[in-house]
Amino acid sequence: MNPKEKIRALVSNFRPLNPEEVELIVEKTVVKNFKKGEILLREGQIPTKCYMVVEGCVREYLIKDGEEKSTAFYTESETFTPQSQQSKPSKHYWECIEDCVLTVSTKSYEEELLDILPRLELVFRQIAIDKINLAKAEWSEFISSSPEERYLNLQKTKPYLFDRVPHHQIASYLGMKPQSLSRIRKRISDTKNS
Amino acid sequence: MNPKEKIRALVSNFRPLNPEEVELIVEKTVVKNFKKGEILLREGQIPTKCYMVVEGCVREYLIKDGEEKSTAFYTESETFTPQSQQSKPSKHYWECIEDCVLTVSTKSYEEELLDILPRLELVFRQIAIDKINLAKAEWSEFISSSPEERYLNLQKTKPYLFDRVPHHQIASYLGMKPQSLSRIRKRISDTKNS
DNA sequence: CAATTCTCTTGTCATCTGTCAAGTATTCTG
DNA sequence: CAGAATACTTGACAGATGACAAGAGAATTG
Repeated sequence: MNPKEKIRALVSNFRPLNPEEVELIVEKTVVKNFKKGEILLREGQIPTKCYMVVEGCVREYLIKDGEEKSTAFYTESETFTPQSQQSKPSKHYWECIEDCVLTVSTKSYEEELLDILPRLELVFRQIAIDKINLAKAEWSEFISSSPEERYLNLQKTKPYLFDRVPHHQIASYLGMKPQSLSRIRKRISDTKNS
Repeated sequence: MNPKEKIRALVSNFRPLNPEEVELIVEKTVVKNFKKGEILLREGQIPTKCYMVVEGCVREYLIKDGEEKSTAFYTESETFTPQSQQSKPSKHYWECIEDCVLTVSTKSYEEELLDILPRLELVFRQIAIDKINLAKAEWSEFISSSPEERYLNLQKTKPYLFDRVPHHQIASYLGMKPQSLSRIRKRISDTKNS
């Protein structure tokens, strides 16, 4: 499956669009390749672009007390956009942790599309709402779980991350140190094999 | 300040609306009073209404392992809406933990308003985006903090909650037991006074 | 392909949180 | 206003995580 086909498949999931509309978007979509290690956005920079992952994995993190704290991992079909509409400097970094194929979109490109397809407003709103709900569900899960439960939950919901992301980055995403993640994994595998 | 005036002040904050549009919304807004202890939504029920707090405090919580886990507290000017657009049963409860004055809105009311004021779509999208960003910022904060730091942060950002909400509910919101919250508070006040 | 860097694991010890339990203070209700 | 229910604090102990350190293993790079 080449990038265009992948994008078509992803855009088709956006609810109330018909095939012609999907095709229009696919044609106008800008796709770019990025190497592992490339930084799409740094702390303090003003973000202007929106991305969707066609292939690869992007990590979002911030630096606190001199340490990198991962706050999100974006993989195939996930979108990530500037935190604020008001051009505020970013608090976090976006880093490709694999070779990536991403769609890239700007504010003006977005407005251009909206002019042609006003119904996209609905789609964008739906994406926003879905993101809220996802964030909310994850938040509830996180708050009400112990570190070990959080590990088990992530392994259940996104098992592929453990093969693709260095464990110390996953550890900070789970709110713990790499050593703790290592011990939890050992504890669980010990329990299984006894 | 009576409820109508409060609503006018709150709606005026919605960016690209002019005074006439604000007035139209204020007039059409339905306001209701709720007693402390009233449950607006229970787990398993299908949520149909959106609310905005004019006065009072609403707690959102879910039950996990037989315990109530608070996931949000909504106070003056904050909105809360169904998790999903697809009429799924709710996973959480909404409970008035003070006597409340709330604006109540339904899907059909929302559509009616959108017919009259199509530009509201923009406002709704902006609210959704703001909510995402807020949730994201809180998430980053939560992930990268220890329980004690989370307590200090909440006291800095929403100090009023500690006077209005039972501490054991705040404790579960911070991902800890009431005893731990109590100890943290003692530890900090001991340090201050030494 | 060898050396360097990065990553993961393991050990020890101090500290913090969870659990169980009891006692005090506060609020609610008849 | 008195009794009951709820909320908060404190103590002791077990278990888990954080900090520090060292070593094994894997990946990267020149």
